[in-house]
Amino acid sequence: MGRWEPDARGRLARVALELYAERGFEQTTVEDIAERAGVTERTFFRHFADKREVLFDGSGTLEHRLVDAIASAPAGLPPIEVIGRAFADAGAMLEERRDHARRRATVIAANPALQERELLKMAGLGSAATEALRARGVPDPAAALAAQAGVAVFGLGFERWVSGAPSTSLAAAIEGALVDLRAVVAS
Amino acid sequence: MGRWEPDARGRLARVALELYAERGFEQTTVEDIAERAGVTERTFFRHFADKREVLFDGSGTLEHRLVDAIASAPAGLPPIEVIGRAFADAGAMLEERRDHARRRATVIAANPALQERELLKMAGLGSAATEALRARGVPDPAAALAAQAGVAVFGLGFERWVSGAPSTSLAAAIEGALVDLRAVVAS
DNA sequence: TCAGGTGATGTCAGCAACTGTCATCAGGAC
DNA sequence: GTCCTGATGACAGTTGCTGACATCACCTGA
Repeated sequence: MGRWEPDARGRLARVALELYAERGFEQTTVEDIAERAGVTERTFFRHFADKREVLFDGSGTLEHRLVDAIASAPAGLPPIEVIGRAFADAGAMLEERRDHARRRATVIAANPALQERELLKMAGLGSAATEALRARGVPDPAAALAAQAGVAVFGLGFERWVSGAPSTSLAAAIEGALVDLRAVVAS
Repeated sequence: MGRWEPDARGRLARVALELYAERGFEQTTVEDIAERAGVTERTFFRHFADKREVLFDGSGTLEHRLVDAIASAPAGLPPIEVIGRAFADAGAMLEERRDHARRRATVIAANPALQERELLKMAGLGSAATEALRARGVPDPAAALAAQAGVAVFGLGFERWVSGAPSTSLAAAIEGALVDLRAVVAS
């Protein structure tokens, strides 16, 4: 243990979501967050690059899991299938935290600056997926297009999952969204 | 005419792209831009919401044209076809300014903060397209998925257009990208 | 056991993005 | 000619974010 309460980072992330939900993102200053978390503003910026990033701490883990799932998918599977399964698998990370995911999504939906960051993270997910597909030998532009289709399908699946009945799984919602995409693009 | 040089807005936009290209986005202050354009910093912020927005002045027009193209597409055309044609049509706006588009794309590619904004604009294009499709009677989730497919296809087409031979048209590149997407999703 | 290294934090000064407010001034309407 | 309007200037203030240096609990090795 350090000389202060442990897990300053975790506290900052929790407090930030709390305050963004209470007063809104713009009405919350970094000083507010730091104060409630019991640290200084400077410490906030040591843990998070900026005021938005504090809501996206788990995105690295998600990306890692996505890439792993793509790499370990059965050989010979069509790229779009690989992508569908990989996003469904990575999404399993969120299954147990549906409530947290919903609160977070609500905060993000309320602010364009946060939507920007989310879009950037999703694009990052897409780039990582593209690379992982290329590593499997999938040529361009199939790799990039399949990855982007995966991002879109993940987004739709996530929306349905957080706003739907608690019983349905995110994985199932993603697979369902892929079916819908096939229908639309094929027509 | 006002009491100052006319078209302060246009001058600011041109100068900003110039400086972002010369020194980079972060190394350019709003004061730099305002000074070279012959106005004050305050005037910059009267014309553009923030330092990034100055690069996205035409996005409203593009969105408008896209929506019009969707609304006026032949009845009975499958949504994905409507979208493909509409994005190709809207893209025609850029055809004559390929060089400008390339310079702009280079600047954006060099800075994550600008990429964020571009992603937000693209997402806005997607939302507008979704709405326009719904207005034609296309149900969900087909409307949203077709629109997002359009955004992806536009992005790939644009990339190929700016980096390819000057002879190929953006519209053709977009149509080509849609063909590729079909192949990937159908497999 | 203690000297020094290490990592996380505090403190403080400072820049630049952005906003609110009020003053200024050319041109058009009446 | 007076009033109104729209665009701009001037200026003060808040906040996000960074750099530089100090502090201090803990660990490590002699």
